[in-house]
Amino acid sequence: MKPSLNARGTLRDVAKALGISHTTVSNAFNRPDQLSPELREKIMTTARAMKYSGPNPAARMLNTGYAQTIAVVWAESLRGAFEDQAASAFLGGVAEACAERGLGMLLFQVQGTSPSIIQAAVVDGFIFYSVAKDDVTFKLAIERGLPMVVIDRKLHSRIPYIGIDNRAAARACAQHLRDLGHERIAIVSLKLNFDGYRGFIDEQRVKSSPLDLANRIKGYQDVLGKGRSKIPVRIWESPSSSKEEGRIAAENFFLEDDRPTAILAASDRLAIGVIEAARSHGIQVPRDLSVVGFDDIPAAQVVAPQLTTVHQPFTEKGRLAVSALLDEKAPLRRELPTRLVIRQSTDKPNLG
Amino acid sequence: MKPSLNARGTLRDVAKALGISHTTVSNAFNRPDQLSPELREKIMTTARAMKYSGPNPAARMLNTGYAQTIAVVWAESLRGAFEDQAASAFLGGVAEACAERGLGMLLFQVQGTSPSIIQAAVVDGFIFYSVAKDDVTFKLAIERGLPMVVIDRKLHSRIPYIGIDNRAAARACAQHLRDLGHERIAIVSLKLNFDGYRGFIDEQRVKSSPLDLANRIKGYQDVLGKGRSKIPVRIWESPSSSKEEGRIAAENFFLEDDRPTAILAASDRLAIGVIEAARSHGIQVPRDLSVVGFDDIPAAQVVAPQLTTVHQPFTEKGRLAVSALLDEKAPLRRELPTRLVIRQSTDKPNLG
DNA sequence: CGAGCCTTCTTTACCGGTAAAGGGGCTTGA
DNA sequence: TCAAGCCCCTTTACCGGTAAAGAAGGCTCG
Repeated sequence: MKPSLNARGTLRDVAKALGISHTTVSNAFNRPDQLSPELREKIMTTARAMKYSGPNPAARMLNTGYAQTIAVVWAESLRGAFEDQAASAFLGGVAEACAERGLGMLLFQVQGTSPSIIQAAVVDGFIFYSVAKDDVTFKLAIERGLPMVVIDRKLHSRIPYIGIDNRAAARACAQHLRDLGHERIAIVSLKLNFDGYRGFIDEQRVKSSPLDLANRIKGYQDVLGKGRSKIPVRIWESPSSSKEEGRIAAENFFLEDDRPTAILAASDRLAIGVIEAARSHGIQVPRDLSVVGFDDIPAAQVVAPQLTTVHQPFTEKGRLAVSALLDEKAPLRRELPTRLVIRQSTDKPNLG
Repeated sequence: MKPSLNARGTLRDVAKALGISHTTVSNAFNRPDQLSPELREKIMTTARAMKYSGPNPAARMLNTGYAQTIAVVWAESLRGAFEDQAASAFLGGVAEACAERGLGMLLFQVQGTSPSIIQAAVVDGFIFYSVAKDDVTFKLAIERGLPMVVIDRKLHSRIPYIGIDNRAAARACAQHLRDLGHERIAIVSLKLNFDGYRGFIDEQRVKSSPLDLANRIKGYQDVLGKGRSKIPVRIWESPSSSKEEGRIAAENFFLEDDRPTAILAASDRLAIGVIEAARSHGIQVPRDLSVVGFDDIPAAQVVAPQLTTVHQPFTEKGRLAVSALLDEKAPLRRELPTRLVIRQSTDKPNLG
C-alpha cells in the first residue's frame, strides 16, 4: 500500500492556489462563521477541484487530542467473537452507542498480535473484554493513561467495571432444577484458568480460579451443596464456549453409570451442544434430561427444545461500556440485572 | 472525556530529562540499532519512570502516513450486523486477516451517523459492505483517495469488488426443488430497493433493482420460468433479513388457496422464519413444505429441520477483502465459489 | 600515520494541521 | 468626530513526532 494520504495535496496547497492564508482554509472546513460565505464557497470549490478532501485526520488529532474513536480490545480470537452470539450482541451494543455519538469503533485482537498495537492505536479510550489481569495489553493500555473500562472482570479498583452478578444468576438456575425435583445434576463449566484444560475438575479448581466466570459455578454450588440433601455434583470444564465443547462434555457425562437427570451449562453454546449430544444418544430433552444454559443468546430460542437459560443484557452492557468510558459521572462499577427464562429444555426428572 | 493524550509528557520531555536529543529518544523506540544498548536502556527506564508510554500514534502517523488500521463501513445498523451471523462471519474474516497483519479494524456505521466520520477516520483504507452507489459515505471515501474494496456490489469499475455469483447459486436452489418435483414454488426476496417496501412484487421490480441481491431472484426465475412448464411464481419482498420478516412472508403465502409446496428464501434468516411460521400452522417441513435458504449461517444447522441452503464463504470473503485492499497484485474483481448444501428442509412434494 | 569508515549521537527540516493573537477597514454610537 | 467594536483574514506558534544529513570520536587497515 502506498502512502496515499498526502497524494492529494494539503490545506496549504489549497491556500496557495487561492493566494490566501492556510488558516482561512482550515476555518472554511472547521469554523464557517469565521469567514465570509463567498470566500468559503470559493475555497470549497477549489478544494474539490484540487481533490482535497478535507483536513488530514492525523494532523487534526495531533492538535485537538481527540481521535473520535474508541477501541475494543478482545482477549481471544475476534473471529470467535463474531461467531459467538453473546459476544456479538455485546459488540453490537458498543457499535450502537458509538454510532449515536459519532464515534468510530476500533477492534483489536490481543491473541496472536503484537501488543504494540495498543500503543499505536489512535483512540480516546479502551474497552477491555475478558482479558487477564496480567495481560501485557492491559498493562500497556494503563500506561497510556487513556480512559478504560473492563467488562466482566474486576481487574483494577480504579478502572470502571461492568458485569453481571454471575453467582446470583447461577443460583437461580440451580434452584430451578432443584424445584423441579432433580437430584442428579452435572455442571459444564467454561474455562476457569488459562491452561486450556479440558476434563473433570474438583471444587478446588473452582475456588482458585482467577476468573469471574467461576462465580457461575460457585452459584450452582451454593444451591446444590446445601439444604436437606447435599447433592454431589460432577463438574466438567470446557476450555471454550462452543457447541462442540458442550457435546464433548455431555458425552463424558453420558458414559457414567448414574447419568445425571439435569445439566447446568455455563453458556448457551455449551448447552446447545449438550442437547445435540443427547439427541444423538437417543436421550430426550427435557424428558430424560433437563438442560439449562446461560446468556440467552438468540439461538436459545431456535434450538429444539427451546432453551431454559439466564438472560443477560449483552447489548445494554455494550452501550453502558461506552457510557462508562466517556461520561464523567458514570459509576465506577456496575452490575446489570439478569433473569431466568424458563423455556422447554427443563422439566421434572423422569424417574420411571 | 479530558484530553489525556499528552497528560504524560512527550518524547522531548524525556530527552530533556536526560539531556539528550529528542531524536535519540525516538530512535530508542523505533530503531534500537541506532544507539548504544546502554543509552537505550537508560532512556527506556526514564521513560517508564516519567510514565511516557511511547510515541504518540497520531504524530507518528502524520509522519509515516500509515495508520495501521483499516475501516469497515457498514451501510445499515451495525447492531443488526452483529445479530446477523452472515454479516458476523464476514466481519470475523476481516478481523482475522487484520490481526494477522497487525492491523486494527475500525468499524463505522453509516446509518444515523454523520458522514464526516469518513473524512475523519484515521485509516489506511476502506472496506464497504452493502452500501448504495449514491451513498454519501462512499463518495466521501472516494474523495479521500485511499484504497477501497466493495463487497457484494459492483459499485465502481476501478474499485476492487468481492462477491459471489448470486445468480448461479440461486439457480442451483431452484433446480434442486424442481428436481424434487415441486411445481408450486414461492420466493421470499430480500430488499430490492431502498424504499422499505414489504409485500408481493412483480417481475418488473426485480428487473429494475439496483442491488446485486436481485440476482438471487433472477437466478430462481431462470430455472422456474423455463423448461417444459413455466411455473408461475409468487414473490414476496422483505425489507430486511430476519426471522420475523420470514415469518410474515410465510404467513402471506399460507393464506393463499394454492399454498406453495416449496419456498425459496433469499437468506437463511428468512428461511428460518418461514420454518417457524410453518410449524405454528401445523405445516410440516419438509413433508408439507420444502424450504431452501441462502448463506449457510451456523443457525442453518441448528434449526429443526436442518436447512437446505447455499453455502457461501463469508469468512473467506472478509479475509480476501483485506487482501484486496492491501496487496497490490490482488485481482480487481473476484467472485467466490458457493455450493448447495442439501439438508433436511427439502423433500419431494407431498401431493397426497 | 593518515584516509576512510563505522558507531553514536545531534541538527535541522519537515509532516498537516489547529489555536490564539494581531491587524486593517468599516460600522456604530455618544 | 473619534474611540470602540466587529468582521475577516493573516501571522505566528505550536501539536509530537520522523527522517535525512551532519558531526565527533574511535577503529581498521594499507
